[in-house]
Amino acid sequence: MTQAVRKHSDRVQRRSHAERTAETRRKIIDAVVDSISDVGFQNTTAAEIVRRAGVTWGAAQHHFGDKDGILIAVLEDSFGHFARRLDDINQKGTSLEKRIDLFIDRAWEHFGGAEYRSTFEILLNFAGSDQSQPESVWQSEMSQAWQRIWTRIFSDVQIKRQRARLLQQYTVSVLTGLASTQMLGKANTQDNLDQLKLVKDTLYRELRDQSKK
Amino acid sequence: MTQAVRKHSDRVQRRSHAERTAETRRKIIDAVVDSISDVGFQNTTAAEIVRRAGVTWGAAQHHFGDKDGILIAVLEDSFGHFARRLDDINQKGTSLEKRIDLFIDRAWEHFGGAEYRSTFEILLNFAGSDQSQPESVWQSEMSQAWQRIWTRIFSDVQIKRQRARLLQQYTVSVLTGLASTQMLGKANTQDNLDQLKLVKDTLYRELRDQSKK
DNA sequence: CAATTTGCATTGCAAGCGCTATGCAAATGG
DNA sequence: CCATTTGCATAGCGCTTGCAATGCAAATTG
Repeated sequence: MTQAVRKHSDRVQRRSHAERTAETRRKIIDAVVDSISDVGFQNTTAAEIVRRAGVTWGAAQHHFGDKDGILIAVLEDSFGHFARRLDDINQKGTSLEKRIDLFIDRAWEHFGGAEYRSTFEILLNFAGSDQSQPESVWQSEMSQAWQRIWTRIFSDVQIKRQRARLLQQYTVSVLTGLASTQMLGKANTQDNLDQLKLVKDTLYRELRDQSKK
Repeated sequence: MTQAVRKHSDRVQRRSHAERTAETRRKIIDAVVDSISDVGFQNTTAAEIVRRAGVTWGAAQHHFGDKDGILIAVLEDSFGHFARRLDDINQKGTSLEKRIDLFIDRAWEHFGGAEYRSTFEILLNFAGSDQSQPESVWQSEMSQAWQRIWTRIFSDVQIKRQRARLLQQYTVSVLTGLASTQMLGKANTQDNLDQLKLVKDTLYRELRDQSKK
């Protein structure tokens, strides 16, 4: 009989505050990403977020303060994820062409996903609300991460700083454009791959003559 | 004395209903574009629109029914404007390179402006609200206009239909991406021009070997 | 000219939104 | 074990939003 009692109490798992906090925050942030992707920013109300997260407003309030607090947390999380994704690229001993491939494909994993969409829509909304730091801080941090990875992956390429910057921006524009098309509900995987190939070709052409191979 | 009376009544200008309608609609549509560009979609409330237009809700209600009606009218207007802008391209007797130049620059006039931003944000919101026809109709009409102009301008280019379609899409992606960056408040004219040059180069490279010159 | 139609202004309302405040539950630390 | 802190649920509120309804002004028509 005590064996049966023991088994029952093991089911009520005691969790630390840190664990509970992490899980609740995770649920809320994921709910935002899911909601924006599904019903757009306008319909992603505080009520919708907590409904999707399976918590109540009290929990969100406790952890994030208000709706903007939630949205800012989503940006931070997304940015961190983006940077880690790019940092993971293992280009050791590969050709220039292969490196470009890896770089673009990995970046597209980010731009093509629900996470980027939520980031984009949040930033767009912030830009519309006031021209204050939230968006420019993220933009700047993202650019820095982008450049840092670029410098690492193409360290052997002798190219003017100005030109490198332009190519970085151009790549971001293409990826953002592709993502935008996707957001508007018109997506075709093969089309995306073909377009990615075009930007890869542009990069290859620009960088190959300056590469030590 | 009758001369003075005559002069006075000339100041109260009688306008036809058609004139009044056209002006009121123009004001409201322009107000939407202005508002979205200035404060974003979320803050572009019905109240904000009529305030900027200098009319009252009754006028908007009469002409457009509801807020969605206004937004759809903005899309129609923008699409028409886009098509006319592209139709205006005079490429007679110019080189391939020059034609690409004209095409991209004219298109950027559209994508880089407040009008496209409002279109984009409206479509994005519609996509988030329901996956119904409004956005796919415009997307499709816009693609058709784009292809029609492309075919006219590059009529001498022998290129596979599939490849032409890809290049068209790619161009739209770049332009959309540039526009997005602008929407997020980070714009630099020279950077934009440099990026446009890159896409022009890509087009030129792809099309020149198939051109009769 | 008068009746009718169209254009526009005003008022008020139902619903939704973000979030303050309060209180109970769960975990922590002494 | 108990006091304290942290996590979360609930209730309610003020404000905003979109828009239905009504009535007056301006243009049109016969």
